Amino acid sequence: MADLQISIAGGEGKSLPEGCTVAEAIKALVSSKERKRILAARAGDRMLDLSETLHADTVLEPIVKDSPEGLDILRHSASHVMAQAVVELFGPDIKVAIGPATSDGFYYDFDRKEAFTPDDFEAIEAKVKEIAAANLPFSREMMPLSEAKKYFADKGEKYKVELLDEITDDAVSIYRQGDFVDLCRGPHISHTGLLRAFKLIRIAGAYWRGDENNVMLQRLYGTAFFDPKELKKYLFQLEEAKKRDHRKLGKELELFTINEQVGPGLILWQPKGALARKLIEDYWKDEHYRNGYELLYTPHIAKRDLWATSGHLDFYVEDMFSPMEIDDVSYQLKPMNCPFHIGIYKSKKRSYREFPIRWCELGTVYRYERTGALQGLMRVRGFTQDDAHIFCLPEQLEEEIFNIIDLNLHILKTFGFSDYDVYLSTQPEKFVGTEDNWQKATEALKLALEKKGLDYQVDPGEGVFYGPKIDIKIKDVLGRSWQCSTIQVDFNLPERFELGYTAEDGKDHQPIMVHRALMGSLERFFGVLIEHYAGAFPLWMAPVQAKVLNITDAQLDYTEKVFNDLRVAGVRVEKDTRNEKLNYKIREAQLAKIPYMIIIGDKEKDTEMVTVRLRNGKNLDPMSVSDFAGLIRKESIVGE
RNA sequence: GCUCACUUAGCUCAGCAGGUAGAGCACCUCCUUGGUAAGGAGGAGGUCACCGGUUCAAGUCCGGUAGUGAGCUCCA
Repeated sequence: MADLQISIAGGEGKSLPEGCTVAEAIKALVSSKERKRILAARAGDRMLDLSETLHADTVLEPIVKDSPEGLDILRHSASHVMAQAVVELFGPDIKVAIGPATSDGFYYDFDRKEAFTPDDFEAIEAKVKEIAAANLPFSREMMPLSEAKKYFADKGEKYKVELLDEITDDAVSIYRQGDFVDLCRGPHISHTGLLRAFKLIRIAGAYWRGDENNVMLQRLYGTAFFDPKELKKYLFQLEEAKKRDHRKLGKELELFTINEQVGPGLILWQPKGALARKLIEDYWKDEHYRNGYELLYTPHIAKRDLWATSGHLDFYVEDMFSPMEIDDVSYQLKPMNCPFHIGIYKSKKRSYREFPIRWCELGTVYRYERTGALQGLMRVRGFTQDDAHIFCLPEQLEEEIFNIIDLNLHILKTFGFSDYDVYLSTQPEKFVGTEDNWQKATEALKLALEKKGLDYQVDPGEGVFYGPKIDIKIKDVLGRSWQCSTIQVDFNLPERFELGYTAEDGKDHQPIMVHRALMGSLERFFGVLIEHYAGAFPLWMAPVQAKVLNITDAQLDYTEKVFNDLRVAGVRVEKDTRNEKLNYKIREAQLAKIPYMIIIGDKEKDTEMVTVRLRNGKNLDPMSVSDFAGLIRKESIVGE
């Protein structure tokens, strides 16, 4: 038998007999200490688990436990173990579908008549533990395609057969642990004993292959880690996220409400939420004026004909609310602001000398969302975009994009987001405009990103039909990412509305149009802010900055005076002069996440000072009312 | 929209085998005037989401509608 030349990437090679396993190769090439961490290996673009045999010269790149791939392998294996547990517990009538790893765990889809209940979780978890304790090896075997089809067909595993029908290889790999056999590409952990930290998370419906025309399967979500401590940390994070849920905090802090009678997906901003929003909007407007934008206001409905011209009736009608008849003319609620801005563009003849035109609007739009998609502030039917449209010359595009990104990141940073992922989406299959324009615009986006020194991922073919775009997904304090900002070049609307400007040559040309939203939707962004700050907003956007608390009625007069002085000084202040104990008042103010509590007792009254308690429980030294107002003023400067 | 679950006082929830509703907090009144996360007593508040059915009797069982949640799908 011929020997193979096997090596570890970046290390020395050895001659090993053909047909040796990856495990044997690693044993020969890696120190025993290192070896323990290795789960599998990458060879070219394939991932091999330890049981695979080698039949050619190979360079192996070990995949270790504490790598993202390592975790994926564990979780993928965990999904198999869970499937085994489910089949063993609930019988062979259950059909198994697919069970991949996801970004924070894994799932497995089952076809079962009876619904799984949370009570089943314990039984499944216990069974998984049992299987893990049995240290069953995961064994891989190759099976000719036809044989595999017959095998799974005999078992009644119709979903597996369906998957096999689409495979064109001669043979497929089958994984077996105990009596459980699954069609699977692998790789897997070597034995179930490595599954030491496992948790079922939830159950939900999911269509077979994500297609709503297919049957609904039952999806069991779980997660797994190598280290039980990591699992504990993850579960703690889930709890933390629950505590920060903007729907819960929105109710507790009286920020917004949704009223069934008003309608689902329609947000009612309560006074505290409205005030926070006003502060956000003021900041946003100031920042835009400073960056050369002009503010617009436009209406909420327009004639249906406008939406025909814009192409929304061709491409977006499913997301729009039904038309309404007004004086025998059909009108429709706006899902976007762009056609209105174009209306303003067309209000007079434009010259290249005006460019770049930068128009912004906090424009409220209405989009039909399926009921199942609605979620708190994050997904609604009426929302306000921090929209802007830029009309410019082709040669101005790159700089405009650069400026937008600059402003974008600056504003995000002010709100406490400095961690984000940037995506560049390029030309899709179906598109308008010329290849040449697409290419140039994409290049301009790319150059702007690079000039800004941003790392980005390219999403090939993911652009909108009318132009390439940049999306920025921000990461909140828990590391969850949210799509907010989007910057889109548009070749479509200038064409459809026959936009023009007089160029230097005296002739009419078509301007480049850019759409962009930085916060995306005020509603969603506010939701993200609530969760990011857990409701404890920074001083500049806290609806209530300070609350004055008296200790007894003896200080009522002075308390009123402090309250009024602060209000006159521009502090957003409340007072609590109820006949309650200080502890009680502090507790309430604390739960309301008010940044500063002003304590007024006899001491303060006599010395005309105030004692300041912070949200974190600490106290500041006594100070005068004007000093406190000055402190608030100083700390409230946005973006400093 | 689809699947599953849920919907009881302003809020968070009890109400287990069908016999016409409870708690805590909040609210109101009174007592208490107390320095850094809940002082005490009393009171008011619900056609048990809505509509229909089964039953002598329905918050409780069945069906439908609406809303909410977890997903699927979609996206700001």
